[in-house]
Amino acid sequence: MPWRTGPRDRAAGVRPDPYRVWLSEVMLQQTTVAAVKSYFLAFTERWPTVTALAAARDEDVMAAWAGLGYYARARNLLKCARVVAQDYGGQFPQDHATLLTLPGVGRYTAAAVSAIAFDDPQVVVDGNVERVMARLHDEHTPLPQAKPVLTGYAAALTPVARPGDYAQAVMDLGATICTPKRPACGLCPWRAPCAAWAAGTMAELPKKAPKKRKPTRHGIAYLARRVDGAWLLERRPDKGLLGGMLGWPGSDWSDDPAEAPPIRAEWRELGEEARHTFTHFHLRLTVKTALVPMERTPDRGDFIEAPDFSPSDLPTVMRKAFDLAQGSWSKVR
DNA sequence: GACACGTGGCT
DNA sequence: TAGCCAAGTGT
Repeated sequence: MPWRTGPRDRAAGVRPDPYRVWLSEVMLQQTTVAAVKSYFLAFTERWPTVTALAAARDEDVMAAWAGLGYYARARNLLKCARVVAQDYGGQFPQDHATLLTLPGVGRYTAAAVSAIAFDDPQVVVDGNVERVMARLHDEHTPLPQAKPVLTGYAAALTPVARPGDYAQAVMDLGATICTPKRPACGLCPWRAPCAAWAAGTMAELPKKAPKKRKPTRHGIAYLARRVDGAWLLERRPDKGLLGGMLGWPGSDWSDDPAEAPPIRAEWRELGEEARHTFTHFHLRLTVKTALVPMERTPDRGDFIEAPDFSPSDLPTVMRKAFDLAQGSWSKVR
């Protein structure tokens, strides 16, 4: 993984760069390694230091984060970079309690940065560690109730020597061997002391509270293209779903959304809805398209010149609407 | 403690 | 296809 340093680096006395550790940990929050890799490389290439990131324009960072999800992370990432640049002289604070005060840095990330970047033996507990501890101790109390107990188990194992390597090793164990389904116990270095292995309960741990089912909401997205090729887009407010991201103007998302065209035009409805699932609801998005003349002024949103817009700047749900419209327009042609 | 907050891959 | 799941944080 591009954010890891190797044994040769450390033998030469090289410590991991706190900026890269922090950036990777924020990207990895609730997100898979496979999804993070290309984003991490793009960010570090474009903004090699926290000072460089702090100087970036908001819209550039949001566009670079587009597709990775949980966009509050990107807003907090920028806030945090600016705090580090302005209040800490561009150097990440090494103190765990101070790290915890930074925007977007919670218990997990503060502990991970402390251990990995600063060799400070803080207790790193993520979903992997919870699963490994639940199995190691055959803990049947469901999450999130079991969290304090599992954290206690993790604390008892955290070593003073090489806490960063230890934390990453346990997370790697959880990610590759002690997996949620069908754990590879035959390969596990901790099989002998594992209480769940002894009891045969490893596949059913950790227990979790049952999930609530997701309701389905509906919405309308309006994709207007000006005759010169410019696109009508809108910056979403910082708070709430997809906060700070670019999107197509649209209706609210509800049981029965009202029409909300952002500009006077002959709107054509596509035959297919864009479907997307968020954390807590399913969305079926009706897509309407229109071609509008040069002189007409939108009620909402702004026209962005074609060369200044890339669909990769959009959150995935908005890109799905775009993709559907592309298909329909090419069919007409 | 409960809930809001994305996305893509896997089963 | 639909549900589950991933290196969480903020409110």
